[in-house]
Amino acid sequence: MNSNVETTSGLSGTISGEITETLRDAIITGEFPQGSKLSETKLAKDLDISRGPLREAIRKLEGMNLIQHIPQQGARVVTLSPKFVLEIYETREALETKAASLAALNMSSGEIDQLHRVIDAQSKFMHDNSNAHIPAESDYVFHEILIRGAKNNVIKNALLHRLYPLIKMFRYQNSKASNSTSNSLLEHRQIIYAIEQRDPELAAVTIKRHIVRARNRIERRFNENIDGD
Amino acid sequence: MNSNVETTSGLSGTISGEITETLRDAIITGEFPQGSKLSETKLAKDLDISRGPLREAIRKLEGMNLIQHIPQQGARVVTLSPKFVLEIYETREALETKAASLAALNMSSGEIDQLHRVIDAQSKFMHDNSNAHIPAESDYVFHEILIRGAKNNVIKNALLHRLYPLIKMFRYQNSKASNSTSNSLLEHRQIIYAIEQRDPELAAVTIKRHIVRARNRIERRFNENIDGD
DNA sequence: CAACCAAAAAATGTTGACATTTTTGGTCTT
DNA sequence: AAGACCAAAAATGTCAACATTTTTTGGTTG
Repeated sequence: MNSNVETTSGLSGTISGEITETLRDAIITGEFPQGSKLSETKLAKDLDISRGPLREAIRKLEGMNLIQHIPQQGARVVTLSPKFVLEIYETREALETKAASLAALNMSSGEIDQLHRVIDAQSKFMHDNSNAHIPAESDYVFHEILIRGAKNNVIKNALLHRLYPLIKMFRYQNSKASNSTSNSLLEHRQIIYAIEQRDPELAAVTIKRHIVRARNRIERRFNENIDGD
Repeated sequence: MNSNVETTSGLSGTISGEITETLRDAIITGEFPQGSKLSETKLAKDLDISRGPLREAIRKLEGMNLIQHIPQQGARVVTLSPKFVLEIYETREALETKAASLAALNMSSGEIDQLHRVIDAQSKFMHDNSNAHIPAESDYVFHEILIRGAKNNVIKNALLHRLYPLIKMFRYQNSKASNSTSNSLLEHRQIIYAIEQRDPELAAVTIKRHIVRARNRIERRFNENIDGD
């Protein structure tokens, strides 16, 4: 199974944890299609494990919002309907805006340096490739540093464990809907500026605009695919 | 086991679901103390079930943030440290502020009527009892209607499934730290007003102040218990 | 030919036993 | 007496079989 989406998670050590990561990546990449059923018997056979750990993995993935489980009926991969995706981005807007204002207050100078290193790399990449798109992975790294810098574990877990998997899934399976436009680098610079100024309000409005713009691009694309095409 | 905290959940039908609700209520009420270990063998014996469904229930409770599970070490009830509680309220502020502004846009008039009925009942209660405190249950109902009115399932699940259980747990075990002051009724009226005006910004600032005040009361209480006492 | 019912097949839910790891308790050494 | 070490006990992780529910299938009937 393809598993180069994200390997950084502390779920290993047990079969249940390993399987969780395997399935997570398979869902994010679309190897298991949206809405498809995850048959316990079949999966257990394919992965060569018993159903016990598999069921626990499914419960964990349910906690990540990647799977919907209905008693006596089984588990299905979530379906990223337009409505659902827009709801995800509204939630992200609420949480990450708060995270940014907290980051402006709580980030260490070391963490700010990390942010600089990331956008310097992004800048170099775009210059070298004269490419309008920042690599998705690099964009995640930027936002993850910012989220961790807020020093609020509840917000961090909500974003990194329950929302970003869905966002990664959407982006991976809709590569054209990439969040990384040519504006992203500039917007990232503005966010860093606000944090360096230790200005929580500025950080909030800046990142809010960043996320709302991404949401609006996605919404526009959805609408195009309805009337036009 | 005491279980009059909340009985409305669609988890029944399976042993795993029943046990989840039982344990959830036992954790919220403090029957299982914060930080205490939930021994699978002992619990399975006490509840007279096998460890399979119990383990699944523990996974679900982990998804509700009520339990922390460490591989090879077992599950423990979360500890509501002051830092953790304040983080919970910061997260609630972010999510419920967005929920309120969405509710101002999306709530049906029927739902607004429901809000009115709840605060009318609260008003009658306070008048009859000349009591400074709205019952916690009634306060939850108000906020739950508002959250559902936002018509955003991601925010709804984050708040009702992952954050409110923790808030209920904190309030139940710190009854003096009740959120319901004499101001709460007035603040609830202001929130309804903003929603009736279909004014998302006003709804946002109003509920934000409501939640930040609650947070500040809690923070003050924490500080009192450190220096003073 | 479609609708319906019943038996069979398959899937999910549950259980008890086994495997492996962690914790406990006591002994021995320094 | 304190600490290291080892064996026993207990706990968590895993498995395979059993129970119950749902889905499928195939045949009958209107």
